[in-house]
Amino acid sequence: MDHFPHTPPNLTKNQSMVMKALSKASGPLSAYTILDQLRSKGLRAPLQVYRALDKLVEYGMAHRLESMNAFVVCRHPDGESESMVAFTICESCGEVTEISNDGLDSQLHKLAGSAGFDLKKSMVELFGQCDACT
Amino acid sequence: MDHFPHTPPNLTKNQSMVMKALSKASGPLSAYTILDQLRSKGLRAPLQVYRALDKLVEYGMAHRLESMNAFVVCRHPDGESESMVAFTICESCGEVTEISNDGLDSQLHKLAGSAGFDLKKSMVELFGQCDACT
DNA sequence: TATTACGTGTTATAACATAACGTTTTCAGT
DNA sequence: ACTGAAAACGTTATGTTATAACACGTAATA
Repeated sequence: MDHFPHTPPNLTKNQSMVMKALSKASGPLSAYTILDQLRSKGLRAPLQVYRALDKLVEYGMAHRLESMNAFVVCRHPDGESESMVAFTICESCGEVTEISNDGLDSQLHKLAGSAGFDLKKSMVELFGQCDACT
Repeated sequence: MDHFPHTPPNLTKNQSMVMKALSKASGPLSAYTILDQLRSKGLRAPLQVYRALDKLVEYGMAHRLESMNAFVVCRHPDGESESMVAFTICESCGEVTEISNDGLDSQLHKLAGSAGFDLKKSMVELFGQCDACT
């Protein structure tokens, strides 16, 4: 249970398959899209995918994009803030990028703290236009 | 279409009913919960609720909590940053509060901008323990 | 080897959201 | 008032996302 990001435990068969599907993808995938891609490899039910995704997210190897009901591999560099997860989502081309920023992390903690809130995990999703689309 | 927050247009019947349901609620409501509450008032289909919610969100009178698939009335004070919407969500008691903070807003713009991203709208949902639950 | 923990496979169902269609209402421009 | 365009409405059907419940398998361990 004490897995650090990017130091994955030995993944099970289903977890590996889902991880591979996510890694090969150029963007976020829904659970059902992953399922469709892996039917040929023997997966049959949504739960097989959701259970694998739960673990991958728990291990910090994948993230869930709440605004899209979709999942992406974790691409944030080693050593960066773990509690902080932010994404930019381009409304033109759909590109999603992951951002880590300790300054933002600490500002969120400060902001929450000043409201008496003990912040455990933050979710930041930013919508607009990516560089290429501007 | 140029409605400012808290200067609502005349709401239609369905919009008013949904707005009232949201306002009376102590916390976030799902579209289907709203529907159940308003069946006695004549609503029959999810779409009637979703369409009203879409408008209320467009008018800035309600917000969608992406992580919960639920909706809350907008409670942020007049005059505060419009693009910035943040929520704290207590994982113990479920309490949800809305936060506005121009400093955070500008930091998000700066962060996005430094990645070449033209930020239009940000979504921030903070998980942890509220004051009362700590 | 029995126990415990975890992962798996399957069926069924719950929960969230929109497509498509036709009708009604609203309201600005004549 | 009349009319045409835009918006809202009502309804049925369907699509999409997620979990409950239960039985079985497997691997580590004490």
